[in-house]
Amino acid sequence: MRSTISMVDRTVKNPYPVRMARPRSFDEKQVLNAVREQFWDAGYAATSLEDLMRVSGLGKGSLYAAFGDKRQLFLRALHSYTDDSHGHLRKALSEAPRALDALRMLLEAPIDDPTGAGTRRGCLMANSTCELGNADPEVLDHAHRTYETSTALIGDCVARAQREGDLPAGADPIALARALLAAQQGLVFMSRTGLDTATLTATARSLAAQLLPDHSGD
Amino acid sequence: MRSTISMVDRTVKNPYPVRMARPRSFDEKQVLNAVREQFWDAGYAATSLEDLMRVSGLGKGSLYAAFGDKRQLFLRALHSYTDDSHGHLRKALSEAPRALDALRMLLEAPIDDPTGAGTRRGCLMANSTCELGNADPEVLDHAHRTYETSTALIGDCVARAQREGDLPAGADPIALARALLAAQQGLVFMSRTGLDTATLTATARSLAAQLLPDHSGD
DNA sequence: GGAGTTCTTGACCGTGCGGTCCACCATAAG
DNA sequence: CTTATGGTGGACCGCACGGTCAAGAACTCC
Repeated sequence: MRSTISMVDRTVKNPYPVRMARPRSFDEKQVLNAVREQFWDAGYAATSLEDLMRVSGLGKGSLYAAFGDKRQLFLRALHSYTDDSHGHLRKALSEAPRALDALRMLLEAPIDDPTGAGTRRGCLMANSTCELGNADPEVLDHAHRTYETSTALIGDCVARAQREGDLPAGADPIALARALLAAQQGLVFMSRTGLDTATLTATARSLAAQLLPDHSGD
Repeated sequence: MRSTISMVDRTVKNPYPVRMARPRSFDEKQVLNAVREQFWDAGYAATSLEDLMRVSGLGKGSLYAAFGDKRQLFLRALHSYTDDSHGHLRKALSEAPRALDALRMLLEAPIDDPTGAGTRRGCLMANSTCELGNADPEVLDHAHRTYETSTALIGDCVARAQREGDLPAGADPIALARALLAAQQGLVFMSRTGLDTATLTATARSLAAQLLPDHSGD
């Protein structure tokens, strides 16, 4: 029942790839990216395992062995999405020469066409919340924490803009951050309905102008 | 092959309920309401025919005979939703003593708990767009037209507020309407993530204050 | 090379789905 | 009452889905 001869100490000497054997023929990150795109395009329910196999190039067995069932795979993809989003957000907010510019970009950037498809398919996190929020508490909870993190990041940037004299110093940074986030989500959503880019851009500028009034002259 | 004796002229004399026979045992409107609630709670894909039978109290045959397949039933429910929404919007915007109050309510009202559940389940039109927008052009198109109508209604109200001296006269009513609609959608969406009501209300007030500055003193 | 282990492939399974159909019912007209 | 007609309910169907499994391939270590 206990140690059947060998297969024992190996975990001690080389715990991670216990014995190695056949290596994986795929890159987990790439698979996760492909799967994420698929979920993003079609949503959770409308994505079948066959779709996931197609876009990942893996068989069912490999997918299940590596990620568990469909839901877990989806959650992994969702987490990778929010992680990346926060990475980009952090970068954009910190690298901008002036914090105010970064905040304005927050509203206008989603309109631009980075990959050609633009924001026509919206935000994966938002889509997932809409589709699964009522049914899957874990998705809802993740959404909640994600938006809290975003709020904090934006709040920091607002505070910086205040220190740089570009925004009124009196306002609560977090409150403004929430307003900006709501405005951005609203814009991304309206883009989903097929509103033309010009109108969308104009609306973004209008919101930016009213939520982020130029204060540099003070 | 042609006229088998009777069954002929009846359509001429009484074309609508041709022969009447057994009348329907359900009210189409009530069924549509029940079905709409179900789709609203669970989304399109996550709602099974069994769910629809349960909430409507009808058998499959009756549902299919009356509404066609699941998708058509959904579209009917969606249209009834947007029709009602526009009705409420029209009423709220026209009945308010001052247009500015109505516009503020636009942002703050969704937070209040009208039915107890509040906006935790969001807006059916928005949810549907997120879930089906990429796959069903008809849903997308309906979303587009719906938001255009909403924009027009809100734009009218903005114009009225301008005439009443509560908003700066120079601004484009439609542009402000779009900004307000985006802000509202963003708020409703953030409410879906489980943000507490107090924070939500504060954000709504903050947005209202910045997008609808008090101009009555001018 | 042999042994051991993991990864891969794809056939297979049970289930629950959307959708169809038909026997039965309730009603209106004659 | 009889007859025609549309409504009703549920049995039934085929299918595609998510998920399992076993046999073989690929690799490391000895």
